[in-house]
Amino acid sequence: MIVAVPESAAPESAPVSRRRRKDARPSELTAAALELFVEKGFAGTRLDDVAARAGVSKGTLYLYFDSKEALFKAVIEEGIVPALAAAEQQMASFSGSAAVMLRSLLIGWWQQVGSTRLGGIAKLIISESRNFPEVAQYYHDRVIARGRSLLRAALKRGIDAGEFRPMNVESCIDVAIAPLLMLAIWRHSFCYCGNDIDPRVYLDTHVDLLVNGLLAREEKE
Amino acid sequence: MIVAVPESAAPESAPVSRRRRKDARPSELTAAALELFVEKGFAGTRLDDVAARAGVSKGTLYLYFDSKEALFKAVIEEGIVPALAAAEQQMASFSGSAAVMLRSLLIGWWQQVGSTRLGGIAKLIISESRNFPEVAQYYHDRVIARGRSLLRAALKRGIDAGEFRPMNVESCIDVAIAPLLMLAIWRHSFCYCGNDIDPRVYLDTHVDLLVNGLLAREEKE
Amino acid sequence: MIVAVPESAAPESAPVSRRRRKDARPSELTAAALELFVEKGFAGTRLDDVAARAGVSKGTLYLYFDSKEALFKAVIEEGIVPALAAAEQQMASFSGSAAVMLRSLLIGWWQQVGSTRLGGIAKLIISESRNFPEVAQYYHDRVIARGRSLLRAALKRGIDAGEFRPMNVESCIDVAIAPLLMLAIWRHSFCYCGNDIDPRVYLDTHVDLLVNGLLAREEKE
Amino acid sequence: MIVAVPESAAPESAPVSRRRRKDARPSELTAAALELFVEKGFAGTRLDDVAARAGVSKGTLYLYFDSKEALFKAVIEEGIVPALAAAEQQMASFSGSAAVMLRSLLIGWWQQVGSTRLGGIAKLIISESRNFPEVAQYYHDRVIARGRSLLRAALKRGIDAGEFRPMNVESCIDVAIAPLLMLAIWRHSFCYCGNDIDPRVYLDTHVDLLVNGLLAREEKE
DNA sequence: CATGAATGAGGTTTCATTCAT
DNA sequence: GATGAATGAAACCTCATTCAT
Repeated sequence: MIVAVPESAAPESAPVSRRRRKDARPSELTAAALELFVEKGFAGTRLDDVAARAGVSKGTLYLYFDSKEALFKAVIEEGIVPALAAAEQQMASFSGSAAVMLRSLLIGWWQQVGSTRLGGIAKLIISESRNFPEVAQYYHDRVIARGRSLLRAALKRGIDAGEFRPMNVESCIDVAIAPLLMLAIWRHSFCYCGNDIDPRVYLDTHVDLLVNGLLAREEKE
Repeated sequence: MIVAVPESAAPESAPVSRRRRKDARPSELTAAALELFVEKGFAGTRLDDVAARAGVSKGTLYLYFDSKEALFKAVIEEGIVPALAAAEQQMASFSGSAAVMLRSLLIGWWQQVGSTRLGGIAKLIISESRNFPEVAQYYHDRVIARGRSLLRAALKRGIDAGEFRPMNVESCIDVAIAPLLMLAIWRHSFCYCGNDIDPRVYLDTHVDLLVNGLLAREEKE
Repeated sequence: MIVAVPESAAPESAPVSRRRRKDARPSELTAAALELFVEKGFAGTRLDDVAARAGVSKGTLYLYFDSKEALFKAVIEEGIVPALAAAEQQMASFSGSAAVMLRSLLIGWWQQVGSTRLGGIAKLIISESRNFPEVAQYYHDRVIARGRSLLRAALKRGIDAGEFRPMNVESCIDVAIAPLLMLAIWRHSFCYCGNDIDPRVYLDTHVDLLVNGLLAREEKE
Repeated sequence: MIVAVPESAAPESAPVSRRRRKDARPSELTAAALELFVEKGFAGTRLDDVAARAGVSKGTLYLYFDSKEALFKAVIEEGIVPALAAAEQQMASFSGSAAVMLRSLLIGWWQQVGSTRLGGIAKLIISESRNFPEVAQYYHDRVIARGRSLLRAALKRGIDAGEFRPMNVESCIDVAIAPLLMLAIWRHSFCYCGNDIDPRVYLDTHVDLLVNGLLAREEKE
């Protein structure tokens, strides 16, 4: 298949192959739904609008999803899979110092997940976590925990090698991840009020501070 | 995790004076509304439930607030004022090294804002920022910007004194704040799925990493 | 008592005798209610507004009237009594030709009823006649029928005296009354859109046409 | 009194084609609404009842009208158009004496407008004129003013030809129209209390009086 | 498959009515 | 007597869901 992620309902200038449309439908619908869920939240999103944005009729949604809630879960599911794939891919990148590895993990997450439309998933799940705890749990276990493993490996390697100071690793993971999540969230919240953040500078600063904060140094000599 | 907030509306043990009730009502209502807005979001919260939680009838809400939206804005307003007061109070704490000051600012914010029910405000505003951009803007300008000023002063002082490395101050501020906001958000999202975080440890790690990441040291020799 | 109809709630500059206020209350309330019922209709009028216009609290209304409907009926009742009194007074004016008598009846009704705030009663009852058929019936029997008797007497006298052509008297009555009612109604409806009518000219024309239409004349020769 | 109007919405004897229903719906709804608005007034009418009378559910109303007020305006609009058409049609009927013309205008209005369900529109607009002044203005300008032109032409022709006495034409128009409007109103108000009027007799008397009132005659010779 | 008219439960909002002060 | 805070039934309106076409 040529186009893997056919974004944003092209108004169908050519009578695209029926077959292709049919296959692509569900992800066209979830794509439209994702945007609106991220923007307005689950309860605040009307299926009318989802359908309109996807360029289909309201009834069509029910051909593919049993209910609004099912659509929501499909949106999450579809947002999680690529995030996992990205994580798998990063497992390989074990080379160089722990600091380099840490940097590549953090930057990599941003490039492959946070900065894409998957970033919105984070905001969405956080916003709806108490309405859909099982979804939040699922996301936590599948995505966040996976990311934590990667970071844990890097941190442990650094500490074991004496490159990093000995520290509470689990807590370091939390603190290392927080600015990434926050950046993703920010770009779907305050950014729309004109309070922009340049991700590159932000990430550089984050990695710089983090690595420097972790490095072991001969304090006194 | 420590929940310091003494939860609302005792079911009227004594028939309190009508007058006293009248005065107390608005904040009883906003308190009830805040909890539900944070939990379920604006659109997902039913005024029936707000009224029930506050121990009044649905109609009573409309004696004090013109509409659901007005209630929402009152909730935010009432959540912002104490946050500002806390910020003002911290302005005084200028003593000791920049590192000590930084620590006291971060820990102070957590104790006086993040850990209280005001922490929920952050999650709420982020979740609803695109439905109520002007509210998000307002919160950003009043609360976040205020916090940034405090951090900016501390960082500049440290850099000027040679205590901290020269750095991109604005970006450092972002990165220093992010874990705090994230902690507040976390406590109103993933925490409810059993993914607990111990704020004390988390904050210690954050401050430790941050300060160490900032400190200037004779790199070579 | 000096003031028989204390119109329009004076804002109580002097601490008026409690006694007087108490006596006058009900008619202050009905006066306020009348204005609003005429303007907005029964269902469209809020008791809040009635109370506000009368300068009392909402609860006070219920000291004097059992319900909104009771207030409505009191308004009508209070509007009918003076109309009846006016009719009684006109019974005496039997002097001169039937034409003169007819004129004085029509003009007199306008001056004593139609042009006063009682004119609004007509519009009100017509508007609400199907919501309150018994009220409409009551008004019809007490007021309209009374007016019809007066006209009937005049017409019959004119016909008997050979002054007027023989005609279907009942139908003449209807046709003679209609422009009066319509004038009263007009002044509470289209007049507020700027479509004014000068009652004097209108009435002159009406009487002129009516009398001329009725007069018997030697058609031929 | 003769009710000529074939009352609405047969309860769906055959499952009419969806398409056909869609086209017919708006006027089915406005027809149902007109009856109820005329009977109970705007504020006194519940949309539930309108829907029930039209044989649809409450929500269906909102597929065709944005709000209760929009429905009201559509009812008026739909009631005005045929009235205008009737007026246009009468423009042609210029033949015979001014008296004949006058009679045909008055009787014609009654037959084509006043006696149909459009007659209710008059009562409705008068009742609601102060709640919807712009609607009243619109009706006045479009319908009443149009009728006035027709009458004006007839009266002027009669006066110019010496058939009618010289008179204040505008005022004559008012007085000539009033009994017609009043008849329409009456049939939607006091008629329901059993106070019937026979339109034929009433109109005959009105025209008779009016024409006789207008005719010029050699008074003295 | 796709549509969109129709539904009706449920939400927000209003307001007549009550009652403690 | 007078008040106005409180109530809750009922109004307007929305929108997820269904189903005939």
